[in-house]
Amino acid sequence: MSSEEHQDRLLRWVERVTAFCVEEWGLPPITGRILGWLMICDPAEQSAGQIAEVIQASRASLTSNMRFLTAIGLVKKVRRPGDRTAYYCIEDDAWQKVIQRKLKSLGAFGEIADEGVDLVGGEGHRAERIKAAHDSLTWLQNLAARHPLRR
Amino acid sequence: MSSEEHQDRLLRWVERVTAFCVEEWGLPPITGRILGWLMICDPAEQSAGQIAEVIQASRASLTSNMRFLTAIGLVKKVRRPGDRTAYYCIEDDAWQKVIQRKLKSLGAFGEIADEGVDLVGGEGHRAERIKAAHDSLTWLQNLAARHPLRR
DNA sequence: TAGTTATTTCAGTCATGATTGAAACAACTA
DNA sequence: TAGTTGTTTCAATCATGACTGAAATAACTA
Repeated sequence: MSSEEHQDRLLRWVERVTAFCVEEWGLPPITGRILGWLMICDPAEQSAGQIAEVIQASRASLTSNMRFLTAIGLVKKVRRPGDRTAYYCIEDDAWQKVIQRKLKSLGAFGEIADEGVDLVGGEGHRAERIKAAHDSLTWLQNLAARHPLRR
Repeated sequence: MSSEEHQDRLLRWVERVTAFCVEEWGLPPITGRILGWLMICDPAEQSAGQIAEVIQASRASLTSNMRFLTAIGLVKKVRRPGDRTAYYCIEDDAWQKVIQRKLKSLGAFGEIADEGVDLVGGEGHRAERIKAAHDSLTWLQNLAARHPLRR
Protein backbone atom coordinates (compact mmCIF):
# COMPACT_ATOMS: atom_id res chain seq x y z
CA MET A 1 0.00 0.00 0.00
CA SER A 2 1.39 3.38 -0.98
CA SER A 3 1.90 6.16 1.51
CA GLU A 4 -0.88 8.24 -0.04
CA GLU A 5 -3.28 5.32 0.17
CA HIS A 6 -2.52 4.89 3.83
CA GLN A 7 -2.94 8.60 4.45
CA ASP A 8 -6.29 8.39 2.67
CA ARG A 9 -7.42 5.62 4.99
CA LEU A 10 -6.41 7.61 8.02
CA LEU A 11 -8.31 10.62 6.71
CA ARG A 12 -11.40 8.53 6.04
CA TRP A 13 -11.25 7.32 9.63
CA VAL A 14 -10.82 10.91 10.83
CA GLU A 15 -13.89 11.81 8.82
CA ARG A 16 -15.92 9.17 10.65
CA VAL A 17 -14.79 10.53 13.99
CA THR A 18 -15.72 13.98 12.75
CA ALA A 19 -19.21 12.85 11.77
CA PHE A 20 -19.65 11.56 15.28
CA CYS A 21 -18.45 14.70 16.98
CA VAL A 22 -20.71 16.80 14.79
CA GLU A 23 -23.85 14.68 14.94
CA GLU A 24 -23.72 13.46 18.53
CA TRP A 25 -22.02 16.30 20.30
CA GLY A 26 -22.77 19.29 18.12
CA LEU A 27 -19.12 20.21 17.62
CA PRO A 28 -18.08 22.13 14.51
CA PRO A 29 -16.64 19.93 11.75
CA ILE A 30 -13.13 21.34 12.01
CA THR A 31 -13.04 20.73 15.75
CA GLY A 32 -14.00 17.13 15.09
CA ARG A 33 -11.34 16.72 12.41
CA ILE A 34 -8.67 18.06 14.74
CA LEU A 35 -9.68 15.63 17.46
CA GLY A 36 -9.83 12.73 15.03
CA TRP A 37 -6.46 13.56 13.55
CA LEU A 38 -4.81 14.00 16.95
CA MET A 39 -6.14 10.57 17.93
CA ILE A 40 -4.45 8.77 15.07
CA CYS A 41 -1.56 10.92 13.87
CA ASP A 42 2.12 10.09 14.15
CA PRO A 43 3.97 11.65 15.84
CA ALA A 44 1.43 12.48 18.53
CA GLU A 45 2.56 16.09 18.68
CA GLN A 46 1.61 18.20 15.68
CA SER A 47 1.92 21.87 14.84
CA ALA A 48 -1.11 23.96 13.94
CA GLY A 49 0.32 24.28 10.45
CA GLN A 50 0.62 20.53 9.98
CA ILE A 51 -2.89 19.96 11.21
CA ALA A 52 -4.30 22.77 9.05
CA GLU A 53 -2.71 21.23 5.98
CA VAL A 54 -3.81 17.68 6.57
CA ILE A 55 -7.43 18.51 7.41
CA GLN A 56 -7.60 21.33 4.85
CA ALA A 57 -8.55 24.20 7.13
CA SER A 58 -7.23 27.73 7.53
CA ARG A 59 -4.61 28.65 10.12
CA ALA A 60 -7.04 31.13 11.60
CA SER A 61 -9.56 28.39 12.18
CA LEU A 62 -6.88 26.25 13.77
CA THR A 63 -6.01 29.01 16.22
CA SER A 64 -9.53 29.35 17.54
CA ASN A 65 -10.19 25.63 17.61
CA MET A 66 -6.94 24.85 19.39
CA ARG A 67 -7.71 27.49 21.96
CA PHE A 68 -11.10 25.91 22.53
CA LEU A 69 -9.76 22.36 22.73
CA THR A 70 -7.00 23.30 25.17
CA ALA A 71 -9.40 25.40 27.24
CA ILE A 72 -11.66 22.43 27.83
CA GLY A 73 -8.69 20.20 28.55
CA LEU A 74 -8.94 17.79 25.63
CA VAL A 75 -5.72 18.87 23.98
CA LYS A 76 -2.46 20.09 25.44
CA LYS A 77 -0.11 22.64 23.96
CA VAL A 78 3.56 21.75 23.96
CA ARG A 79 6.27 24.36 23.50
CA ARG A 80 9.91 23.58 22.86
CA PRO A 81 12.67 26.05 23.74
CA GLY A 82 14.30 27.47 20.65
CA ASP A 83 11.33 26.60 18.47
CA ARG A 84 8.66 29.19 17.80
CA THR A 85 6.25 26.52 16.61
CA ALA A 86 3.63 25.35 19.09
CA TYR A 87 2.75 21.67 19.07
CA TYR A 88 -0.50 20.12 20.11
CA CYS A 89 -1.29 16.68 21.35
CA ILE A 90 -4.45 15.01 22.58
CA GLU A 91 -4.66 14.44 26.34
CA ASP A 92 -4.36 10.81 27.39
CA ASP A 93 -7.60 10.98 29.31
CA ALA A 94 -9.42 13.18 26.82
CA TRP A 95 -12.39 10.89 26.31
CA GLN A 96 -12.59 10.06 29.97
CA LYS A 97 -12.87 13.80 30.59
CA VAL A 98 -15.56 14.15 27.97
CA ILE A 99 -17.58 11.39 29.57
CA GLN A 100 -17.12 12.63 33.12
CA ARG A 101 -18.30 16.02 31.96
CA LYS A 102 -21.40 14.52 30.40
CA LEU A 103 -22.14 12.63 33.60
CA LYS A 104 -21.78 15.78 35.62
CA SER A 105 -24.18 17.63 33.37
CA LEU A 106 -26.72 14.83 33.67
CA GLY A 107 -26.37 15.05 37.42
CA ALA A 108 -26.99 18.78 37.32
CA PHE A 109 -30.13 18.13 35.35
CA GLY A 110 -31.08 15.65 38.06
CA GLU A 111 -30.82 18.46 40.62
CA ILE A 112 -33.11 20.63 38.55
CA ALA A 113 -35.57 17.76 38.54
CA ASP A 114 -35.30 17.62 42.33
CA GLU A 115 -36.31 21.25 42.59
CA GLY A 116 -39.17 20.51 40.24
CA VAL A 117 -40.45 17.92 42.71
CA ASP A 118 -40.44 20.55 45.47
CA LEU A 119 -42.20 22.98 43.16
CA VAL A 120 -45.17 20.67 42.67
CA GLY A 121 -45.44 19.67 46.32
CA GLY A 122 -43.63 16.35 46.43
CA GLU A 123 -46.70 14.17 46.05
CA GLY A 124 -49.02 13.10 43.27
CA HIS A 125 -48.71 12.20 39.61
CA ARG A 126 -46.66 15.22 38.70
CA ALA A 127 -44.11 14.63 41.42
CA GLU A 128 -43.79 10.96 40.46
CA ARG A 129 -43.27 11.94 36.84
CA ILE A 130 -40.40 14.24 37.73
CA LYS A 131 -38.95 11.80 40.24
CA ALA A 132 -38.71 9.21 37.49
CA ALA A 133 -36.74 11.74 35.45
CA HIS A 134 -34.49 12.46 38.41
CA ASP A 135 -33.73 8.77 38.96
CA SER A 136 -32.80 8.22 35.34
CA LEU A 137 -30.66 11.33 35.25
CA THR A 138 -28.61 10.50 38.34
CA TRP A 139 -28.43 6.74 37.86
CA LEU A 140 -25.38 6.72 35.60
CA GLN A 141 -23.49 9.21 37.73
CA ASN A 142 -23.90 7.06 40.82
CA LEU A 143 -22.96 3.96 38.89
CA ALA A 144 -19.82 5.57 37.51
CA ALA A 145 -18.80 6.80 40.95
CA ARG A 146 -19.04 3.27 42.33
CA HIS A 147 -17.24 1.62 39.41
CA PRO A 148 -14.47 3.88 38.13
CA LEU A 149 -12.55 2.88 35.03
CA ARG A 150 -9.21 1.27 35.85
CA ARG A 151 -6.38 1.32 33.30
CA MET B 1 -49.35 32.54 46.47
CA SER B 2 -51.51 33.61 43.53
CA SER B 3 -52.13 31.39 40.57
CA GLU B 4 -50.06 33.64 38.30
CA GLU B 5 -47.15 33.56 40.71
CA HIS B 6 -47.21 29.80 40.74
CA GLN B 7 -47.42 29.68 36.97
CA ASP B 8 -44.41 32.00 36.85
CA ARG B 9 -42.42 29.66 39.04
CA LEU B 10 -43.28 26.72 36.85
CA LEU B 11 -42.22 28.66 33.79
CA ARG B 12 -38.94 29.67 35.37
CA TRP B 13 -38.29 26.02 36.07
CA VAL B 14 -39.20 25.15 32.49
CA GLU B 15 -36.71 27.76 31.36
CA ARG B 16 -33.94 26.07 33.33
CA VAL B 17 -34.77 22.74 31.73
CA THR B 18 -34.73 24.51 28.38
CA ALA B 19 -31.30 25.99 29.01
CA PHE B 20 -30.04 22.51 29.71
CA CYS B 21 -31.54 20.96 26.62
CA VAL B 22 -30.12 23.75 24.49
CA GLU B 23 -26.65 23.96 25.99
CA GLU B 24 -25.95 20.31 26.70
CA TRP B 25 -27.85 18.58 23.96
CA GLY B 26 -28.07 21.18 21.22
CA LEU B 27 -31.86 21.06 21.03
CA PRO B 28 -33.74 24.11 19.76
CA PRO B 29 -35.17 26.30 22.55
CA ILE B 30 -38.78 25.55 21.73
CA THR B 31 -38.14 21.81 21.82
CA GLY B 32 -36.62 22.25 25.26
CA ARG B 33 -39.56 24.32 26.49
CA ILE B 34 -42.01 21.71 25.31
CA LEU B 35 -40.13 18.98 27.13
CA GLY B 36 -39.82 21.06 30.27
CA TRP B 37 -43.48 21.96 30.25
CA LEU B 38 -44.60 18.38 29.63
CA MET B 39 -42.50 17.30 32.60
CA ILE B 40 -44.25 19.58 35.06
CA CYS B 41 -47.65 20.46 33.62
CA ASP B 42 -51.01 19.41 35.02
CA PRO B 43 -52.81 17.58 33.57
CA ALA B 44 -50.10 15.52 31.95
CA GLU B 45 -51.87 15.55 28.59
CA GLN B 46 -51.85 18.89 26.80
CA SER B 47 -53.00 20.05 23.39
CA ALA B 48 -50.63 21.72 20.95
CA GLY B 49 -52.62 24.90 21.38
CA GLN B 50 -52.28 24.88 25.16
CA ILE B 51 -48.55 24.28 24.94
CA ALA B 52 -48.09 26.94 22.29
CA GLU B 53 -49.82 29.49 24.47
CA VAL B 54 -47.98 28.73 27.67
CA ILE B 55 -44.49 28.67 26.13
CA GLN B 56 -45.29 31.52 23.71
CA ALA B 57 -44.56 29.77 20.43
CA SER B 58 -46.45 29.53 17.16
CA ARG B 59 -48.75 26.62 16.32
CA ALA B 60 -46.61 25.91 13.29
CA SER B 61 -43.57 25.50 15.48
CA LEU B 62 -45.51 23.20 17.78
CA THR B 63 -46.46 20.97 14.88
CA SER B 64 -42.90 20.37 13.75
CA ASN B 65 -41.54 20.02 17.27
CA MET B 66 -44.24 17.58 18.34
CA ARG B 67 -43.58 15.52 15.25
CA PHE B 68 -39.90 15.42 16.13
CA LEU B 69 -40.48 14.58 19.79
CA THR B 70 -42.93 11.79 19.01
CA ALA B 71 -40.68 10.45 16.25
CA ILE B 72 -37.82 9.97 18.68
CA GLY B 73 -40.14 8.46 21.28
CA LEU B 74 -39.93 11.10 24.00
CA VAL B 75 -43.52 12.22 23.72
CA LYS B 76 -46.68 10.34 22.85
CA LYS B 77 -49.70 11.61 20.99
CA VAL B 78 -53.08 10.83 22.48
CA ARG B 79 -56.28 11.09 20.46
CA ARG B 80 -59.78 10.97 21.93
CA PRO B 81 -62.78 9.89 19.87
CA GLY B 82 -65.17 12.77 19.21
CA ASP B 83 -62.46 15.36 19.87
CA ARG B 84 -60.46 16.81 17.01
CA THR B 85 -57.81 18.06 19.38
CA ALA B 86 -54.66 15.98 19.70
CA TYR B 87 -53.08 15.75 23.13
CA TYR B 88 -49.45 15.17 23.92
CA CYS B 89 -47.81 13.73 26.98
CA ILE B 90 -44.23 12.92 27.90
CA GLU B 91 -43.30 9.23 27.88
CA ASP B 92 -42.73 7.75 31.32
CA ASP B 93 -39.30 6.50 30.34
CA ALA B 94 -38.37 9.52 28.25
CA TRP B 95 -35.14 10.31 30.05
CA GLN B 96 -34.19 6.69 30.32
CA LYS B 97 -34.54 6.53 26.53
CA VAL B 98 -32.42 9.64 26.10
CA ILE B 99 -29.68 8.16 28.23
CA GLN B 100 -29.76 4.75 26.61
CA ARG B 101 -29.46 6.45 23.26
CA LYS B 102 -26.42 8.40 24.42
CA LEU B 103 -24.81 5.22 25.70
CA LYS B 104 -25.42 3.51 22.41
CA SER B 105 -23.80 6.35 20.52
CA LEU B 106 -20.77 6.25 22.80
CA GLY B 107 -20.51 2.53 22.12
CA ALA B 108 -20.65 3.16 18.39
CA PHE B 109 -17.79 5.62 18.77
CA GLY B 110 -15.95 2.88 20.65
CA GLU B 111 -16.32 0.66 17.61
CA ILE B 112 -14.84 3.32 15.39
CA ALA B 113 -11.92 3.49 17.79
CA ASP B 114 -11.52 -0.28 17.44
CA GLU B 115 -11.18 0.07 13.70
CA GLY B 116 -8.66 2.82 14.27
CA VAL B 117 -6.52 0.39 16.25
CA ASP B 118 -6.56 -2.02 13.30
CA LEU B 119 -5.70 0.83 10.96
CA VAL B 120 -2.48 1.62 12.80
CA GLY B 121 -1.42 -1.99 13.21
CA GLY B 122 -2.54 -2.81 16.74
CA GLU B 123 0.80 -2.06 18.39
CA GLY B 124 2.76 0.99 19.41
CA HIS B 125 2.01 4.38 20.90
CA ARG B 126 -0.68 5.21 18.42
CA ALA B 127 -2.58 1.99 19.04
CA GLU B 128 -2.38 2.47 22.80
CA ARG B 129 -3.68 5.99 22.44
CA ILE B 130 -6.74 4.83 20.54
CA LYS B 131 -7.24 1.84 22.81
CA ALA B 132 -7.47 4.21 25.77
CA ALA B 133 -10.18 6.10 23.91
CA HIS B 134 -11.99 2.86 23.16
CA ASP B 135 -11.94 1.77 26.81
CA SER B 136 -13.36 5.07 28.00
CA LEU B 137 -16.02 5.07 25.34
CA THR B 138 -17.32 1.57 26.06
CA TRP B 139 -16.87 1.63 29.84
CA LEU B 140 -20.20 3.24 30.66
CA GLN B 141 -22.14 1.07 28.26
CA ASN B 142 -20.81 -2.09 29.87
CA LEU B 143 -21.46 -0.70 33.31
CA ALA B 144 -25.04 0.22 32.46
CA ALA B 145 -25.69 -3.19 30.96
CA ARG B 146 -24.56 -4.86 34.18
CA HIS B 147 -26.48 -2.54 36.51
CA PRO B 148 -29.79 -1.57 34.94
CA LEU B 149 -31.98 1.01 36.65
CA ARG B 150 -34.78 -0.59 38.68
CA ARG B 151 -37.90 1.38 39.50
C1' DT C 1 18.99 45.60 14.75
C1' DA C 2 16.70 43.58 10.56
C1' DG C 3 14.81 39.47 8.64
C1' DT C 4 12.03 35.38 8.85
C1' DT C 5 8.48 32.44 10.25
C1' DA C 6 4.61 31.18 12.99
C1' DT C 7 0.54 32.75 15.46
C1' DT C 8 -3.35 35.58 16.59
C1' DT C 9 -6.91 39.01 15.83
C1' DC C 10 -10.74 40.77 13.52
C1' DA C 11 -14.10 42.18 10.27
C1' DG C 12 -16.77 40.14 6.93
C1' DT C 13 -18.90 36.17 4.36
C1' DC C 14 -21.43 32.22 4.27
C1' DA C 15 -24.27 28.20 5.45
C1' DT C 16 -27.40 26.24 8.49
C1' DG C 17 -31.51 25.65 10.48
C1' DA C 18 -35.10 27.48 13.88
C1' DT C 19 -39.21 30.03 13.69
C1' DT C 20 -43.18 32.19 11.86
C1' DG C 21 -47.56 33.89 9.26
C1' DA C 22 -50.65 32.71 5.99
C1' DA C 23 -52.95 29.50 3.42
C1' DA C 24 -54.53 24.89 2.83
C1' DC C 25 -56.45 21.08 4.99
C1' DA C 26 -59.03 17.87 8.16
C1' DA C 27 -62.40 16.72 11.58
C1' DC C 28 -66.11 17.55 14.09
C1' DT C 29 -71.25 19.83 14.85
C1' DA C 30 -75.75 21.51 13.65
C1' DT D 1 -74.41 20.92 3.52
C1' DA D 2 -72.20 25.07 5.77
C1' DG D 3 -69.82 26.58 9.81
C1' DT D 4 -66.32 26.18 13.27
C1' DT D 5 -62.13 24.90 15.23
C1' DG D 6 -57.84 22.73 15.37
C1' DT D 7 -53.76 21.05 12.52
C1' DT D 8 -50.37 20.96 8.91
C1' DT D 9 -47.71 22.74 5.07
C1' DC D 10 -44.74 25.92 2.97
C1' DA D 11 -42.23 29.89 1.55
C1' DA D 12 -39.80 33.45 3.64
C1' DT D 13 -37.36 35.64 7.47
C1' DC D 14 -34.17 35.76 10.95
C1' DA D 15 -30.43 34.62 14.16
C1' DT D 16 -26.51 32.04 15.02
C1' DG D 17 -22.07 30.90 14.62
C1' DA D 18 -18.39 28.52 11.73
C1' DC D 19 -14.94 29.84 8.74
C1' DT D 20 -11.72 32.65 6.17
C1' DG D 21 -8.27 36.25 4.32
C1' DA D 22 -5.60 39.92 5.47
C1' DA D 23 -3.34 42.56 8.72
C1' DA D 24 -1.13 42.82 13.11
C1' DT D 25 1.65 40.67 16.44
C1' DA D 26 5.10 37.70 18.65
C1' DA D 27 9.19 34.80 18.78
C1' DC D 28 13.08 33.24 17.07
C1' DT D 29 18.01 33.80 14.21
C1' DA D 30 21.95 36.10 12.28
